[in-house]
Amino acid sequence: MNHFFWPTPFQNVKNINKHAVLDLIRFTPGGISRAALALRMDLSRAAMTAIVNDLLEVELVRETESRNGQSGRPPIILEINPARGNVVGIDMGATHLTIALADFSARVIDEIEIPFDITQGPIPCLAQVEALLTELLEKNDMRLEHILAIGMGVPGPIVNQAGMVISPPIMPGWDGYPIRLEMESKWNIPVSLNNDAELGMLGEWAYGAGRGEEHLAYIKVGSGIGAGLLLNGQVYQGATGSAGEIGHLTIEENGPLCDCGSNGCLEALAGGKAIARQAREVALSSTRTLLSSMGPPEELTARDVAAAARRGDLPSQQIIARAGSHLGIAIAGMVNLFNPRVVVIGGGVSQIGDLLLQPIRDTVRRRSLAGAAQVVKINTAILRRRSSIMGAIVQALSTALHQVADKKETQPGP
Amino acid sequence: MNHFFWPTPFQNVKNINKHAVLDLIRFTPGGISRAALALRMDLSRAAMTAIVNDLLEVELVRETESRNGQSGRPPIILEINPARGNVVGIDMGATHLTIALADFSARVIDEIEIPFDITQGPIPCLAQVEALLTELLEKNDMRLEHILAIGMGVPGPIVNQAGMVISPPIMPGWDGYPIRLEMESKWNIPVSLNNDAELGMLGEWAYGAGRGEEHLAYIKVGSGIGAGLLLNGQVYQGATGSAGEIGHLTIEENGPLCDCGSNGCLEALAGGKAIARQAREVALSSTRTLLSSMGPPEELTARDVAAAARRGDLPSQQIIARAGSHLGIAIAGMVNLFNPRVVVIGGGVSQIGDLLLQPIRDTVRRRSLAGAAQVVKINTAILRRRSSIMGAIVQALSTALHQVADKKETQPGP
DNA sequence: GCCCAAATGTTAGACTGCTTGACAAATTAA
DNA sequence: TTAATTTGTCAAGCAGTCTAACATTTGGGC
Repeated sequence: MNHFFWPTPFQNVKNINKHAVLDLIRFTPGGISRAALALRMDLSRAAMTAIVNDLLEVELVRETESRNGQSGRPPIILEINPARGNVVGIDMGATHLTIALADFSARVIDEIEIPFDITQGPIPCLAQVEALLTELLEKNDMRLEHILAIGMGVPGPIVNQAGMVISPPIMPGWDGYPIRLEMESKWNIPVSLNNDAELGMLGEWAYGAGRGEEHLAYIKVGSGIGAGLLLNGQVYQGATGSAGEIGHLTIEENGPLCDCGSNGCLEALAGGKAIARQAREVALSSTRTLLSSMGPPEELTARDVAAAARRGDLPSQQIIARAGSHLGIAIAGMVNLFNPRVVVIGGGVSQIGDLLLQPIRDTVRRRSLAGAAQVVKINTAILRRRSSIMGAIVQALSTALHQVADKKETQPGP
Repeated sequence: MNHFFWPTPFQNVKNINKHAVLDLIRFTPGGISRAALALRMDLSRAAMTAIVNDLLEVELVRETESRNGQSGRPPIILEINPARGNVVGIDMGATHLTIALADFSARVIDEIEIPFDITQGPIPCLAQVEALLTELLEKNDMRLEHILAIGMGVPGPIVNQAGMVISPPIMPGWDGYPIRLEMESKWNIPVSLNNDAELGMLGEWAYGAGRGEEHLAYIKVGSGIGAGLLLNGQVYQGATGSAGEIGHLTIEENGPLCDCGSNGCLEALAGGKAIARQAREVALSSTRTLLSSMGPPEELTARDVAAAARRGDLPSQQIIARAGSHLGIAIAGMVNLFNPRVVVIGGGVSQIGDLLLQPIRDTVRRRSLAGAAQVVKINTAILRRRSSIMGAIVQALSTALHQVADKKETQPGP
């Protein structure tokens, strides 16, 4: 059924089973025993003993006791050894910068967030990132040498290994700058760079509303709109890394002009910016709305609209319902194309809650085919604004853990 | 980068490399040498010798000479042994039934096509399939025992291993009928069942306009519209097998009613049926068009519109251009979401050619983001109406070849 | 024609990771 | 206490791959 046509058999990875076991341990909440691992991976218990011994030897994994009601010898539960090392996750948004320090079991030790302006371009922005990283480390009595990997998210598509973004409307001045290479050579730590929606998906997949799913979409509705996709259990980035650009689906052929140059894109109808614009228009043309009493119209934000709507303001509720319905059309299209099991709605605008979610669900149910519509669950992000940063930590840990797991191979020991 | 989170390590396959080599041989036009295989798979030449010996032993592969201008010992080229066996491909369309007999190198030996009506339901339709299969075999002096596998396509989403379709608007009466199981138990031959657009994609991927691509979409534009997807080099079927339903993307929020119950679906605007409907409207309301002189308006088809357009009829050209533009909006959406390298346009309506293709290309270029739009190539199907049947043969061969390759394992020999 | 460089394919021995089958260990049920 | 059950480990053997050496077959330079 699910066969691979162009096989790249074992990539550059030596012992694929060891790494698979490692991932299985780290993504099983509450840990897992050798016997259960053997069953899950379709290997013998003896083989699993050998693999786990390798992981114990490099102290990646630790054993804990357990008392399960079953008859028979109780299993020894294995889990990632949190104290084995630390990683850092960085979430670079359009208007904020978040940076978090985590242990090997992905528990966040400390987190700092500051306002930020990505349009300043790479040099000043990355300097700011470095300053904040230094602050975080000093605050926690750590040095860069203690960090084994860094995961970072940016709000644009990453097109190559060097970590360049291509013509991102939201990131002027960044075009062609080798973000990943620069950071890696500056800090001498492995850096993995991903699109922020991709990381949001990963975060929700690992610890949130899409836990363990194999077909998952995460829609980040902020000032812009983007999606991160997990298909057949793999992160999907497309031929050139720019998959998931749901924000530029055409919803109204002759709709408002979008930043991307096209007309009637979802982003121009339902993004945070679009919601704020509609709020301004309403505030200027009518006084029968709370929006006209929330300060100068030109400073209204999507957050204001949400607040007014929750307080019963009808025009605000209509703006949100319309945005939800437009989002629903795009998501219905995505459901028809991808047939995912779960769609997670995240990003700032998703904090509006049911006022936005209900029209999305209604529209998707009406506008996607039965087979796909019946199975798809549409939920808000459990990790809320922290989806992306958790995804960045997941990526950093993927690098760090597997690098440590390979240690035994590369260093033959005494 | 492209790591798998929930690994099912070696599935039920014993020797994954042998099967990978087999696929590499069969999809490399002109054959491939042991040395090239070793390079491609990142194995040693010694290992490749052993693997190839296994394949030679069961006569799946044969050796041919070669004279390449290179210095050094000339390679022995390996290719599939066509005489090792036969398979059958079946393409069940809404209005036609095609059935083809092929050898192990996918060369078509004979092919029969008859008019057909899928709305009659499973019992009479499958009886017709059986009759046609018998006819094909008798005509070629073969018996069912000589056929090692059958691949079959149906115009609806397949939701489980039993081969059931779910509420397909185009296939009334088939809902819940276990097509694959029925045929397999009746004929006692492995049958693989797929959606016809999926098979079209496979056909074009193997022998057509998407040869060897890893990110490929095939759009079948017939009376209905569907898509088959190859993502990360894997056939993508979604969580429940109903991925690729591009025909029901909403293009005009308040557009014409679609068979699926929604409004303004692509299919209701640009499918063959929709084109015919628009032709009727034009023919009835105006006499300044060739369409009104092509027989009774209620019998006009998309084919008539294409013919009139080619003869310079402006209203017909407008109908086609509008359909192309609507298709373009949907395909642009798909390009934004999937970022494929190639989009292949197939199905009956695609035979219209550049008149349809040009507006598609223009619209996609305008309505998809730069990163994805710059790399995507949009082409018509090279195999034309035979994409799906070739895909069915590809699937049948996947079953047959790999089954023969496992023969050595299961039958220890004398 | 002769020798060498270059590439392909094969062989032998070693190594790695897995399986099987037996067994020890730790618990519950009777 | 004994039996049943489940987990984890050990030893022997096997399968698939690697390395290193070698045979084979061509082209090119002399």
